[in-house]
Amino acid sequence: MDRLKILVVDDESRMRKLVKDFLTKSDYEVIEAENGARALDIFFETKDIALVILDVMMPEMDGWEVCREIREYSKVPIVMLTARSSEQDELQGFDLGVDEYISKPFSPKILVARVEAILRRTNAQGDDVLIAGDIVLDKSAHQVTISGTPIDLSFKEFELLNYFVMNQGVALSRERILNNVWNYDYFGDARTIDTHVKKLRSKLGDKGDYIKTIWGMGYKFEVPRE
Amino acid sequence: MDRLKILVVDDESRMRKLVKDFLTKSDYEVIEAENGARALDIFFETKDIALVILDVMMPEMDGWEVCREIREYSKVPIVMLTARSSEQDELQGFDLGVDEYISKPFSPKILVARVEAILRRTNAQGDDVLIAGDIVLDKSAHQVTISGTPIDLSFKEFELLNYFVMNQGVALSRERILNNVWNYDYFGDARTIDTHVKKLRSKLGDKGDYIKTIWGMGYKFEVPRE
DNA sequence: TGCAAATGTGAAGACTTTGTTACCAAACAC
DNA sequence: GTGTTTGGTAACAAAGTCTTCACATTTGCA
Repeated sequence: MDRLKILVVDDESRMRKLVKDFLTKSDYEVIEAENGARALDIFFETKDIALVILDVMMPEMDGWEVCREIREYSKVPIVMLTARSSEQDELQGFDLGVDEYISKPFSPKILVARVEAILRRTNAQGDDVLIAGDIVLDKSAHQVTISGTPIDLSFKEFELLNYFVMNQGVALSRERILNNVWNYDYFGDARTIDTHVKKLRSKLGDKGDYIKTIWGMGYKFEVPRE
Repeated sequence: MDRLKILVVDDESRMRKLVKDFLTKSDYEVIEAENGARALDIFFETKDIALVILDVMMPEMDGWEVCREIREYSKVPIVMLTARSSEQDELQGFDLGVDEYISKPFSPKILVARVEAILRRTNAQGDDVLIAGDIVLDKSAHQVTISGTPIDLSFKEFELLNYFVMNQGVALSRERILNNVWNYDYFGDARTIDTHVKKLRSKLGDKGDYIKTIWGMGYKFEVPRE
């Protein structure tokens, strides 16, 4: 197993070094970034970053901004480092999808413990099951069953259905679907969604009706009322 | 709007606290129960419990049993927490009317996201829903209902109604409507509004009267006083 | 009342969006 | 390497929507 990559973003080099030393000792690979813009560059260029540690207080682009940008395209766990732990900050971070929140000064041991806890639960993640009417979607087994009988879906089809089921009853524009199911750097034709929707519908059989077309807008997944 | 109540049932107090903390931050009211019997007592004594989170593995009365008892009388959404999801478990839960499974260990963020997704679709709350008399306009679902029955609107019709409802009681000139509902670069005939208003009125049935003509000026959307 | 202007109405066709199929390139397994 | 699967693209067909136009009707006003 390769070492997991952790991106540490802080404008103070002293702080970066501190964090890096302890994480390296715990056998993680640490990548440093000295400001927000640099962090985003590195994040989107590097594959498989397992976790991001972000300082809130940074000149130019602060931690919240970096967090928001990353969250636009990725669900990577994010830990925020902040000077004061006001409740305000916590709430803001929580809205942005921050996973953990550590206030300075902190003991490096605690930092490492938190990081390990997060990686444990995000990596061991997965036996989750989503249910939508007769459709059962098992994310860990990467398998879908309709009324008990399993059906074969390709990777993209599965991802698409997963996104639909997670957003039942919500009208989804093609743009939104592209941003969430496809990689952030995909700039192809949005019509490719149509093709996948078509295949999904046919594979879902009767249940293909669950995917409704909203003309001029996009698609909506909805389980009909009984 | 009152905070929604969520019942968390788990024999481990540490787990209850974890879940409670995150849900409380997301502005839910959390009620704890340390075993199945207590959970049932609380559930049937307390009004308006919006969702139940159930641990499967509990001494004495397990999660399935609690689920079955609740389902006997209520359709409240139920989320099960399982150690691992064997196929057996899935099927059992599926028959019992479980809405979702989350397996331990889980990221609290994911738990909250799932809870919100379920509540959104069962309660239609937290979405931007506009209400005007008997007309309910759900912007996120892109759907309109009149006295509970959904009606089909085209894209432009929906946008137009949305604009009307957002500006209840305000006399709107055609020019203003064009500028807000149509793209700014639209230079067609303003009479096209009339056609859409006509279609909207007919689709709204009795409620078409809500759209009043202001002669020489434009239109006004108004819900009549009772 | 009669007239001009504004609005209501219905239908046609131009236009946009979506469904569908076929095909190619890349990834993958063997 | 070959053969298979998958994802993306293009092209055409089908469906749905928007706009326009003509004409009917209503309104305000002299």
